[in-house]
Amino acid sequence: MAIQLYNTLTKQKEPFVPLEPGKVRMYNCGPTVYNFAHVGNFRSFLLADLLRRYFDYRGFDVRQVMNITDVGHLLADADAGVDKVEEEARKQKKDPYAIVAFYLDAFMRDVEALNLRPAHHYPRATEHVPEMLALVEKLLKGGYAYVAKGAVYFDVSRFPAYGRLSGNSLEALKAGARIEINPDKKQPYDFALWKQDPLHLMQWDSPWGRGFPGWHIECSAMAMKYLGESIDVHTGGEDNIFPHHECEIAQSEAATGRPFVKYWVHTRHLLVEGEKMSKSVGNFYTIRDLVKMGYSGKAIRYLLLSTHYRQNANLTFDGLEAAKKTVDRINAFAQNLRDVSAEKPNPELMDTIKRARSQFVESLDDDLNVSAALAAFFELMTAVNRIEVGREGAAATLTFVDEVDQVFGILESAHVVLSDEVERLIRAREQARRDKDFARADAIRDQLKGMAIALEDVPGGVRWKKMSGPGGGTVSLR
RNA sequence: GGCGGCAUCGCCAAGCGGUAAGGCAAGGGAUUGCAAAUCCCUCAUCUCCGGUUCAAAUCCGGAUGCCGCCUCCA
Repeated sequence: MAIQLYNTLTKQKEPFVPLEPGKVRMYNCGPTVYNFAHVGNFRSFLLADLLRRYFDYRGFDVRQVMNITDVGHLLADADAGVDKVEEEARKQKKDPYAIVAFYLDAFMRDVEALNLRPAHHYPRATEHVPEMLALVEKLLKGGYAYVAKGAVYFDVSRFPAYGRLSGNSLEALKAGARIEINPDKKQPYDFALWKQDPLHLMQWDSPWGRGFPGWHIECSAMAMKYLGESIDVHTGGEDNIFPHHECEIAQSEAATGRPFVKYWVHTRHLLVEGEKMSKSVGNFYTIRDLVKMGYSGKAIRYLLLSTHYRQNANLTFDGLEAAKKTVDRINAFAQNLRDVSAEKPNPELMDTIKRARSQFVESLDDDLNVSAALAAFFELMTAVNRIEVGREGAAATLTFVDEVDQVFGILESAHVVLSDEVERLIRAREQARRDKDFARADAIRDQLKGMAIALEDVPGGVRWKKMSGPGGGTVSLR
């Protein structure tokens, strides 16, 4: 049974057949580093990560590239265009490259906080201008683009398949046009490959004068440089379908004469408390905002991942609370298994695990049906908790737990060191319990709870857990 | 105006023609010095109105509500 993915290009689920057997070449539309990426951005990056992890899990040799847009884009094709990076740079009176460096660093920290597997390359637009220029020249040579007043435009009329990805036709685009008239263009929907604007701070030399690249060209140039002329999977948010990805296809295929992307995978948008996220509504959150409020990266990750990627997701604080508890529960489950030492045969357990595993894989194979996959895992958890597992059974279960975590990435590290203070308190409470001084024992337990350490009395000792939060972990002590 | 998507328990969320998975929350019970963790039990007929079918949350038509794209947005 092969993996099935919904392909925006064909508007249906298709079996995933890579261009080269056993290998996956994947390109993800990454962040524009003129500001902090917000949770909505990360929903898209999380889908990319989920795909990456699942391909890894299923044994593919994956090559993943995520671009870093550090050039910014034009406001419009009009000369009054404002580059976002530059706007922010002017505001902060800093060098645009310093702004970019700052937010790129912030992005990489968020990537780490959310436990994303690092892509193999994070190419930056500013470092690939020569590749973009080469691509533009190729398009000009092929008659797919034209020069007008120092700018280069892609001639959409030369690429009949334009509109196939987004479901637009040129006629429909004309009919519903909200396009500003630019007299330099042959057609209003022709798009810029190279632009000029003396006001821009970031400029490069080109055969058509000093200027800067159009928005779409960077992805084509970088995808082809790192992954080749045809790639397997290209991801992005649904808002990128048109015009960005539509234009990427046109540029790339016009230049190479080959299909650019086999599977286009798009994430639907994330709402916050049922509303579109926006700064004016005040429901605009970055990852660090949520972490500051006490939600761990794993909890945020779980919540964002638990809604199917082609469904509008809703980020709520109720949801974050629930996610936090669920992640804690899964971690506790794993930890309890690590503690098992008794010898006890569990003849039926192996079968149960086997069934859970096949349901897990079958669900994810079906266009990443995360909810169904998780349901299989939760049912296994209950089944295991119901019986007394021995060492062997625990080990087999942990192997599966580890597989689940390879895909979901929500397990905390098993190694957390207690402070001397906490260890002292735990011992003091144990003594109080032995002395039947329960008032004192309970007081210490409350005190530890305030320090995010939860205690569980188990036969023969006490077990402690770090409650989830920034850097939370789960460990036990007997 | 053009194109597209969604509507399932208090909250989150599967299901894609054969009689409603799972998580969180809630209630009852077991266990516990008390807790916690864990286990057992309880907890929806799928926005509305028509239609197709032996059979519909699932297909068709309509209504209502919400969301996205139409050249800076994941």
